[in-house]
Amino acid sequence: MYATSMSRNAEVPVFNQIEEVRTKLGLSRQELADMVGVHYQTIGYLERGEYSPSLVLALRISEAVNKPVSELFSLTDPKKGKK
Amino acid sequence: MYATSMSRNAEVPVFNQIEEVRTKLGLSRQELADMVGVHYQTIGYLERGEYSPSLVLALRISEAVNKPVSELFSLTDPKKGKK
DNA sequence: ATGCTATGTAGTATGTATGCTACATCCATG
DNA sequence: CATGGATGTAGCATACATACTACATAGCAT
Repeated sequence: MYATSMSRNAEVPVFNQIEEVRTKLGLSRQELADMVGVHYQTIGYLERGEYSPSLVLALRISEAVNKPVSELFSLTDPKKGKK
Repeated sequence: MYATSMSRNAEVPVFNQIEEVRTKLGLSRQELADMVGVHYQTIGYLERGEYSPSLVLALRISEAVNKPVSELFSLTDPKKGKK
């Protein structure tokens, strides 16, 4: 069964691995932000899960850190459903 | 060199294969829309490239049609840069 | 011709992703 | 102790993704 109407996201969390990947690469938020062309606070908001990015931004981040989108973002908690 | 400030997307096109994949699956827009929980017009807008989806919606579509995000969406025209 | 389905176009309304500024904290290292 | 870098919190402004309604058109079946 699906939602009959999506009242615009945000109640739908998107889990991401941005912080893990970023720190593994030794990048600051400012540096990653510069690479993808957004404000450094935006990276912070994403890492804290305060909102989920546009697809464009997700693709750019994916490109910047050289990881597929599916490894960076998912609709299910990657820490739980390790299955 | 990177953009010093991204004035919010939309001038950044995102190419997608939604229509191709959807019709190949024999789905109407309405059916795909129901599967991912959005309005059927939203699918139309995406297919016509009138705007690019949120990451959440992209992930849901990807899940619905069982194709990785990278096969459905890209920042570069998949018809041109076949390289 | 009538009806139905799929699609396109147009317009309005709303939430939210993003930009940006400012200030606070923490931790290095001079 | 200062200074600077990285991060967190807070607030405001704006653009865009999405919802929704309505109408038009085209194709296909009856």
